Amino acid sequence: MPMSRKPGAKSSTATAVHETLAAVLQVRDGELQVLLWERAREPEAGAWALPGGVLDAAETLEESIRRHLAAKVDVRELSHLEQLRTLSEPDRHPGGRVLATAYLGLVPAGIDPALPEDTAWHPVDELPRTAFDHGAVALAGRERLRAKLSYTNLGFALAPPTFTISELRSLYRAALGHAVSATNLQRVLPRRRLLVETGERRGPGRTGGRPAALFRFRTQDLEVTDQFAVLRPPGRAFAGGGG
Amino acid sequence: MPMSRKPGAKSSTATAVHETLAAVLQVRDGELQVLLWERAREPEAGAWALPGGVLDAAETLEESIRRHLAAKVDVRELSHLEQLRTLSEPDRHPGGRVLATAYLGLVPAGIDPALPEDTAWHPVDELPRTAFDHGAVALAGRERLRAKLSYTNLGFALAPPTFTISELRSLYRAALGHAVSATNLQRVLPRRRLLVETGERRGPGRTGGRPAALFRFRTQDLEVTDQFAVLRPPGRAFAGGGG
DNA sequence: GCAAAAGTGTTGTGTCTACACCCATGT
DNA sequence: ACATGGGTGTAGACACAACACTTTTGC
Repeated sequence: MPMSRKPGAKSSTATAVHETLAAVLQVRDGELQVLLWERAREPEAGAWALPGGVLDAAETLEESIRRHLAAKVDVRELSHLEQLRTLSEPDRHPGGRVLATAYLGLVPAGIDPALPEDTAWHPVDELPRTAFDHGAVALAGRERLRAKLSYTNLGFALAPPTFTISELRSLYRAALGHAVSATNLQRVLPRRRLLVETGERRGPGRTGGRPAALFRFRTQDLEVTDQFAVLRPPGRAFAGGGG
Repeated sequence: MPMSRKPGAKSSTATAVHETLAAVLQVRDGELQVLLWERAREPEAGAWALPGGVLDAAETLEESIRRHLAAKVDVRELSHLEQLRTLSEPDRHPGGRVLATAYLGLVPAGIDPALPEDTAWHPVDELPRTAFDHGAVALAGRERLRAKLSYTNLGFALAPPTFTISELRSLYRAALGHAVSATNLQRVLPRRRLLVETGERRGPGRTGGRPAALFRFRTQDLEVTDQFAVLRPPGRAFAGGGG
C-alpha cells in the first residue's frame, strides 16, 4: 500500500501533478455553449482551454475545481457539478505528466456572469482550436448532459427558477441538438413529477398570444426519473409501457 | 496551468500518491460477489480491501489496474472494465494522502480463477469489514452494474459464451437483487437484439423437462440499447411507448 | 375579425407485464 | 400417465408521438 513516499524520491512511481478541469455548459442564444479561456503562453498558445488548475494538498477534487472556477465565474451560479472521468494518458500534456480529473458544470440559462478578458463562451458544436485533450472533455460533458436530461431531472440545472414550457423546450432543444415537441414536453414532464405549476402566468408579447403558465422544477436535487421499464422488480404499479 | 513543477518542490501542491482500485464482480452461487483480499499489516490489518496499487510513471490508469489485478486473477478473464470515479478525500488513507481511481471489473459466470491465499470472493450484500472506503466502492460498482444492465447490453459481461434463458435469468436476478421473469426476458432481450439463438439446445436433467434453447449475446462490445423514449428526436420509427 | 401563441382532445402505435396454456422430455 | 421445466398466445395497461382543434391574448 502506498503511503510513506518521500516527495521527490526518484522512482518509477514518480510524482505526477494532478489537476482538475471543468466543462462548464450553459444554453446561451439558443445554443449549448462551453466556457473556455485562451492560452497566452506555450504550450498551446492561442488555443482555448477548459478552466481548472492544480490540486492542492488539503482539498478534495471537487473543492479544487470549485476554487479554480471561482477565478472565471461566480461559483454560486453553478447549478450542478459532477465528476466525468480522470484522464491519464502519460503524454497528454507536454513537459511532464499531468493527471486530470474532469468535471461537468452547469449554469442556468439567463445568467450572464462577468468574465475575465481571456475567457469566453463558445458553442460546443463549433469549438475553436482546443488545447490538449480539452475538446474531447467538452464533448464528453455534452454527452453526459444529453443522457441525463433523458432519464433524470437534470433539466433543473439548465433552467431559470421559473419558465414557460416554450422556454424550457428551447433549452432542451439546444442541449439535445434536436427538435423537441412542446406538446409532449408539457405532458411528459408533469406526469413524471419533474415540473410543478407555479400558478403564475406570463403576459404575451406585443404580437399577442395566450398568456403562458409558469412552471418550476419540483426539486433542485438530482433524481432518476426514468426507471427503465425492463428488468424492474415484478408486481409494481406503472408496470405498463416502458418509461 | 500545471507543468514545469519540480518534483519534490516544497509547496502546498505536494506530491500525492495515486493508486488504482477495482471492484471486480462476478455472479457466484446465485449471488453477486466481489473480489477482496485480507490485509495482514497495518493500517487496517484484518480488514478486507479491493485489489489495486500504485500508479506507475509511464502507464495509464487502466493499464495500472490491469497490472495490479494480474496479481489476483487472470486478467484475460475480465469481460469488462470501466472507470467509476476518483476518490480524493484528503484523509481517506491514514499516513498520507492517496488519490484513488476506482474501476468496475466484471468476470463471466462459470469461471473460477485460481486465487492467492489472502484473496476471496464475498457477497456484495454481506461485505465483511472493509478497509478505507473500499466498501463504498464495491457498492458503487454494484449500482453502476445494475443501471447498465437495464439500458445497455452489459449482461454479456456476466454471462458465459452460451446459456439458456433460465441461466441468464438467474444471473440477472443475482445482479439486480430482485426477481426477473424468464418469460419477459425471453421476449425483451431478443427484441432489443441483445440475444441471438445459437440453434443448439441443452438436454434436460434427470428429472425431465423440455430441452432449453441456447443463446449468446450478439456482441461483446458495450452498446446502449434503451434510447430513452422521451426526448428522442421526432419522426423516428419506434416512436411508440418508451423503450 | 385576424394573427399569434399556448394549451387540450384524441387517436394510434409500440412496449412491457401477467397469466394461462401448450410443448418436449425423463421416469 | 405424470412430473418437470421450457416456451408461446394473448389480453390488458400504460407511455408516448402526432396532429387537429380550442383558448386567450394583441392589433
